[in-house]
Amino acid sequence: MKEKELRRSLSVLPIGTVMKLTDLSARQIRYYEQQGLVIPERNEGNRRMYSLNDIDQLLEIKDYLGEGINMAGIRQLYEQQQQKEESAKNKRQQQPLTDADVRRILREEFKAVGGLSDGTTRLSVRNQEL
DNA sequence: CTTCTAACA
DNA sequence: TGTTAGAA
Repeated sequence: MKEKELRRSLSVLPIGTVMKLTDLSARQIRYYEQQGLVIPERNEGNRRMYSLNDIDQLLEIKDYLGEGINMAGIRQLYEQQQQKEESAKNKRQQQPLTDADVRRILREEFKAVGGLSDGTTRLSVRNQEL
């Protein structure tokens, strides 16, 4: 299924369409770009052209922001995500995660999210409960 | 008409 | 983040 990924990577959507699809303002979309997240291609007229992957990316960012994570935090989660994708290529086949593994990973995620929050939002589950 | 950049009563 | 001006 390489064709599918190719289509999702084609940058063919102008910012106006992205605004409707993501329910984000042009200001926000451009600002997130300045922050180093979702850098769209530019057409001949210097206009931003987004791909379907960019749309997903923006929606993901929107979710994180809704959970009280700031852009600096998203950048870090993003870098961690990219590093995990690389390491995943090496560790071809992995053993299924044990119950203890899941709880350990979950604890790390909450610790990271809690530390990156801006303070206006609080997690409903305390780290100790994990 | 749509989008871009830069700036702020 | 919103909004606005001036240019493309």
